[in-house]
Amino acid sequence: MEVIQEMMERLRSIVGPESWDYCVFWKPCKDQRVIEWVDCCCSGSNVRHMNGNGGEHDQQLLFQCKDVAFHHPTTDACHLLSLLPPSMPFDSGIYGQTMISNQPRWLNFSNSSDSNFCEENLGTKALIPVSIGLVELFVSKQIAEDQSIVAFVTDVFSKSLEQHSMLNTSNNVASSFSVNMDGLEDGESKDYIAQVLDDHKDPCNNFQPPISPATILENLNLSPHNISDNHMHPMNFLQHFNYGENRSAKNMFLEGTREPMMMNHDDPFDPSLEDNGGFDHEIDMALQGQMMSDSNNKGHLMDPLENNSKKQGNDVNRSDSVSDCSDQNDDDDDPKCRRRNGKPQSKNLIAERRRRKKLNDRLYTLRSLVPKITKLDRASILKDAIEYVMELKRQVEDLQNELEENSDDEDTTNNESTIVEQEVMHGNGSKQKRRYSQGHGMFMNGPQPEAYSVIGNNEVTKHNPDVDGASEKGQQMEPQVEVASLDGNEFFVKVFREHKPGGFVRLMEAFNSLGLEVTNVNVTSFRCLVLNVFKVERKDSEMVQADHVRESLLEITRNPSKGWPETSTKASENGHGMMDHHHHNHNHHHHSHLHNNQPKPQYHFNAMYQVLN
Amino acid sequence: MEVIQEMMERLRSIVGPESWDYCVFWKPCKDQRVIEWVDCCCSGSNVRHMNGNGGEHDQQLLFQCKDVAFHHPTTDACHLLSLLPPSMPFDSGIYGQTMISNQPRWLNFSNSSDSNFCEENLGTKALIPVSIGLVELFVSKQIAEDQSIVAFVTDVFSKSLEQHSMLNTSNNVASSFSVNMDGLEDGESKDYIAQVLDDHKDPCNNFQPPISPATILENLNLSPHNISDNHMHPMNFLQHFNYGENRSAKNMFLEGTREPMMMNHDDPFDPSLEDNGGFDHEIDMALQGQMMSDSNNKGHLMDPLENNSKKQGNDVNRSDSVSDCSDQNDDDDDPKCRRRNGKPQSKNLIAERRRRKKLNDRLYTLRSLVPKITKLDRASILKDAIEYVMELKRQVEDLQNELEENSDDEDTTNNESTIVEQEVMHGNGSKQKRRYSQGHGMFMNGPQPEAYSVIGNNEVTKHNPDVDGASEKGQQMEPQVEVASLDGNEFFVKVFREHKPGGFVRLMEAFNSLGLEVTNVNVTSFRCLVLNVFKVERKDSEMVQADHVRESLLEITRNPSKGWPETSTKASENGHGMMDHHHHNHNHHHHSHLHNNQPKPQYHFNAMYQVLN
DNA sequence: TTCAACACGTGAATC
DNA sequence: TGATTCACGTGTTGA
Repeated sequence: MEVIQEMMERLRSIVGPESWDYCVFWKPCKDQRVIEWVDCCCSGSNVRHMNGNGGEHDQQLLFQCKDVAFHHPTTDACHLLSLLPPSMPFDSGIYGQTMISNQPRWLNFSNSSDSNFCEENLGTKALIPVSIGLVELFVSKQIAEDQSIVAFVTDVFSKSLEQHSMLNTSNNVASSFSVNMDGLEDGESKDYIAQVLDDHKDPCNNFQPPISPATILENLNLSPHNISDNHMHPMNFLQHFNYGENRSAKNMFLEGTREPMMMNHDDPFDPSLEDNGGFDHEIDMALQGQMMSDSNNKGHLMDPLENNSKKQGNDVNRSDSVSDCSDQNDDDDDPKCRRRNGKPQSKNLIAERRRRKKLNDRLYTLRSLVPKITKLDRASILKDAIEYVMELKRQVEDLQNELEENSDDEDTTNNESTIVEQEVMHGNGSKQKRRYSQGHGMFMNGPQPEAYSVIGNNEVTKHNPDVDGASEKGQQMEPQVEVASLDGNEFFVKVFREHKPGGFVRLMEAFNSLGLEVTNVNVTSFRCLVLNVFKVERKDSEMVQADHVRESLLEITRNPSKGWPETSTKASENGHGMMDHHHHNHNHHHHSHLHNNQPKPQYHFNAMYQVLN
Repeated sequence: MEVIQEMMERLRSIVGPESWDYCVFWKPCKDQRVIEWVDCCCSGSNVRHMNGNGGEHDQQLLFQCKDVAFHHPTTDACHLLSLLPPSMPFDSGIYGQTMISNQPRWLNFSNSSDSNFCEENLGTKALIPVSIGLVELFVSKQIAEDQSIVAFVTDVFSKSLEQHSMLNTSNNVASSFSVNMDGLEDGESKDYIAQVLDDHKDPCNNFQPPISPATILENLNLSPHNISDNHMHPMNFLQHFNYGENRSAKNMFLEGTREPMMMNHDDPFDPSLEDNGGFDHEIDMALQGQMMSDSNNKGHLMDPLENNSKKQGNDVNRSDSVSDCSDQNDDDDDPKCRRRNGKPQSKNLIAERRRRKKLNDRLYTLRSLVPKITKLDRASILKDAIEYVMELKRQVEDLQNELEENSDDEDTTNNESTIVEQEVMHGNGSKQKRRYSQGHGMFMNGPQPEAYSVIGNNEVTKHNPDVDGASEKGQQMEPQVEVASLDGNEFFVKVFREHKPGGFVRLMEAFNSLGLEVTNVNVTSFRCLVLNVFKVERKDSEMVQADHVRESLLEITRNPSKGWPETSTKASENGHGMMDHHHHNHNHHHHSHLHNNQPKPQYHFNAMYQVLN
């Protein structure tokens, strides 16, 4: 982990009193479920917009800043830092999303729009996915998007990673490449870190000086603490560069920012955008022309720089026009220079570059999705992906089986059968059966050991009806149901009944099936007698007769084996069907009765049901 | 499907009285779950080793052979054919495995070793994966591995597919490339069909005559009904070829057999085997020398054959040594001919070919795993794979959540809180957490994905309490609890709270742990706010202070991660004890605090709880 | 030195 | 016809 610390030390240059408040490096956990706080650096500066309760300074002596590597006075930044959790779920939240999308996020938390963020976070937060995790930057003021920061951060990580050759030693860390989904549709490439790491090895990038781009950035006064209050255009930095004189810096910059943050292609850099992958394509074109003139001037510099350039090539794709003429020593018949005859070959060349890039990006994206990565070469990426897909398929199947069993058990004990089985046609066409059992829970009580059997073909009957012994007392009362119509839409329903398992749930379902929403329920019990008072409301425009409601509920309470009257077949058939298709293939054997239309099957029911949790 | 029939007609040449008994083409179903019987051809011959019950001939008039295209007397082969199921599961069995592995299998069923196969299958079965399915050959005698059969079958299919250009018209069929898992570990390439199909397009394969290799095979008396009783060495066919005169046949053969069946590298063809992918490498090498001499003789033939060779190139990889000198018109500085200077370049070339092949194979294998294939190009393969992986991940997560929810709901009803969380280490090392809630937790309900962690050693705590979004509405209300003491034994308790999953249950538990019996409960909800009015009664003689009750409930509602203050052990024990006899068998990780003894722990609690069923 | 892996440019094919 | 895709051979790394 010392490489992380080193990176953090490098990143320390961008935290400070006039810069970012803190910088945190998060790492996805091995199981991909949480991301963990790994390291941080703290500015040690006072935070301006701290609208807290004013007691922070009291705690200066109480807690130690998480940034232990750098001794500094405890400030609000330290406090904010301490508020960050040690880990957070990967699947939810902006952190995980950022890591998944592999797109840097620039979050401006103002008072207006950050309802879901606590006001302590007022300010600007930059989440920058890097190859092995996520870098979080925060400053308590509003800062406009600054892609040079992104470039810097990503570059620091890629450089450090390269120098430590972590890619070859630690698969676990290297495997957590971030994900690029947005780049799938368009031909854009996002995983520039991998690209950078790849391109480092390119030998043709002859004009890269051996100093690190970060150094260049700082030398060029592009240090990230240039973040100021003026909202810089993201491409502003580009104008700082002299293309003809410092190609490496330019290439570095382009490499770092070529992946547009938030995909803002509307920069004035080049108006001739293509629909697809146009951004780097245009840069390609721009550089192409640039290189062509440069090659005339600097082609002779190739040889002396050739040795040094090996580790510094930041973006060979952008600069290989240079290498075009750089390795032209042999003859001019070389097809690379044939572009002088025209552009057909050159077009093809560029298109091929684009294609390769796209393929690489997707390959890396794919790799980023696979948790276990054995090796980093292409073949292994594919192999791991294949295995992972198989594994995932297996898991899905297992889980479906398990779920089915679970539901079956539930049905058996539940004697209550509102189960919605629905086909979900997912985006990729894989049919997926999900079963939402919605009568569950809460309402089924425990020990009813599989006392059900199928009689006839759709009748589920209970064999030992006395579960709690209440009905043995000879009560055997006739249920009483009263329905009072308050107005056209509301009813008071009183049900006085003998307690039977599942009776309450059946009542709820009956209401549901009658198009009635339960807004209030009162449950009173004495011995085995139960009084339920419901206040129900008609959900929709269908007319519901009060006596119809009463009849239905009476039938329900009288006859525990049935569902509500007119839909009893559904219920019992359900019970039967569940046991029937226990281990069948998922995608087949869909029971048609499960697709019967039942008005809004679960929403209102669940509303009340959830309240009872 | 007429292309299938055509292929089957071609394959008919290898079934017959002295050859294979039958040939069946299986096709994977679209959902990748089963493989289906598609077509067959039957030898119509009597099977020799039929050790059946002797009644087969009685059925000659009863059933029609599945091979309806060819009128023939019903024989044992027809009978065997009829015994094949119309479909079989893809995931299990040798058929699916073969299709997955994309390795031809040669199964010799003798009396000794085929315990898992019925004795009717005594004989030899060859399973040959082809691009769009699997070809099964069977003969009721022991036949040694014959790779020419494999070559023939695969070639028939690739040829027919190519001629019908199925790859471009029917994505579904073409997408069902078989899977090569075994080839993942070694650097070998198995999906030679794709390779063949690819190589067909290669223009450099100049020496391929326009006749199909199958024709060549037959002309050379290499028809697969050469299978005889003598155990031929798989390489015997090779000796029939005259390398210098009929390269195409040789190449075809090598193409078909280059992927070693069963990876038997121990043939005497070339002892200099490499560890990995050495087989085709060695063939490469062998052909290399062959081609080099040939190129001197036949280099001039290149031009006239160039047009015809495009569709006939069976293995350009093997013959491109020819093409090396075939396109040497321009200059001898061409690096392909630089191998005359030595073999470093040639080695690289071959290795590169191998690498490409491996990559392609895996790419196709990956594609074969993805159900929805948009396009057939590489980028789309990757894109589809990426989307599919994401989809699968999502599915797995959903299913797990659902399962958890299911269990939790069950728990809610069951009032027992033994949660078993176990790490399942799957095959590929991806850790998968599954939670088997078996007694079920009362205390955790609703969708709370992975929000639990063990504190201390037996306390289950919830980390992110607001999951269902109820608390995101900005309500964040402080719960209000009022306790009114009616007389010495009865209380009215009003709890106005924000709905949180499990809140109601916790309240019930709190009452229980306080020694209070709930005799009446009213639940009213509006939006995410819940009003509970309880009428509770003191169960026993212990004195309960009203403010104590209030404090406890406040704490409960305020802090959903906690149990009730001082009596958490009691209540949770209740939950456990109630279901104790129910699912006794699978409670492993009972938390120790659940086993405390408490006098009459649950009866009153259960009364109210059961009423809600 | 060898070898595997890779990016690259190129010709060809396909649409 | 122009765009796109592909296989191929090559040079160049690092191991």
